[in-house]
Amino acid sequence: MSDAEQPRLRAALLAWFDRQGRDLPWRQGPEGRRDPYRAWVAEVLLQQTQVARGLEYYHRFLTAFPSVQVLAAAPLDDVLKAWEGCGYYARARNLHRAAQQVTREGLPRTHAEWLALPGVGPYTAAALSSFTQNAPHAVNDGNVRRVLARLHAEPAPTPRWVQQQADALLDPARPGAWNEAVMDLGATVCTPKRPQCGVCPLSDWCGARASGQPGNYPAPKTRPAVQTVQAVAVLIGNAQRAVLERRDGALLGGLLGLPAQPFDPAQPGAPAQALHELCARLNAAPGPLLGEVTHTMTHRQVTWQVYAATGGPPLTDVGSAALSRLDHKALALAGRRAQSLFPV
DNA sequence: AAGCCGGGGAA
DNA sequence: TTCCCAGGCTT
Repeated sequence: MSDAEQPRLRAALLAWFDRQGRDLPWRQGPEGRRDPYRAWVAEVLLQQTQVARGLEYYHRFLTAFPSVQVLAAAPLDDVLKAWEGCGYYARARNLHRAAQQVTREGLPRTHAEWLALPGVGPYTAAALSSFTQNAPHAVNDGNVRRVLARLHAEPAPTPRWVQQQADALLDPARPGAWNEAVMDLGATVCTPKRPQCGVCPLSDWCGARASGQPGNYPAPKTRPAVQTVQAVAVLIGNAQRAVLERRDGALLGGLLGLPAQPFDPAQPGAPAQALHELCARLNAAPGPLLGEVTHTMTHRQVTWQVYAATGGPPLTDVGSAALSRLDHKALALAGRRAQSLFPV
């Protein structure tokens, strides 16, 4: 759009936002002066997580950790338990570590100070500095990317392009409200499929709408194929108390889970050998096959053959441990009759 | 720049 | 099924 149109476009979106914007619990308080801790928790929870789901965890998390001091003093296991089921658990680990940093150095006062915290990247730093201090930093998230790609009929927006467009369009008079307005528009009107152009305050300026195929912008991202992974896991104990191990590394790192050992499905006898190696490591005795569980994540599909076993390390209370969905599925096999290898 | 990291909702 | 979600970190 022309520069002369920019004030009208901004006014149209902000008027829509003031009337139709979402009423969300982390938006309490004066515009641009939100409570930093609550806004921070919300932004981290909402990274790659839909608002409807973030709401549930926001209440759960703030009940458990009402202040940054309480969060910093809590054991990491308690933080992960509150995060259980929400995914991307590095967010919880980073938030906990950042809370301890904040109790020493104080809450961030600038965009750069937010950016210095672990788990706070370009999006979150722009969001928090604009929401808590009305700092003129434009957010760049999935909603912003889609809204701007459509406004300019750009089928393949690069991150750099999106940021430049967002910076140029940001309303310097109300940075926090502007950022929320663009995201609300993307989440409720300018949706990925079947955008509701009939009620969009920006439709007069929208190149994608003018094209007649607004849903074509931006083009879908190409995603890597889902990798399949197979492993044997052992269930020692029952659904209430079982042998659990701490997972390390990137995948589900920090969570507890059943001892497991991957194997190559192309190799004959690999499952039996994996079970043998796993039990030898645990000093446990293998029992019957309890069943098979499959769990699909964004980038991989994991299948476990779950065996009962006896012996091994001490049992852990399952209820107070943070586990992945996969481990909960495997634990649900406890108490069931061993599955026959030769079903009738 | 490209991979990796969870789990679930919408169409 | 496919695509996406108030992204960040690592390589």
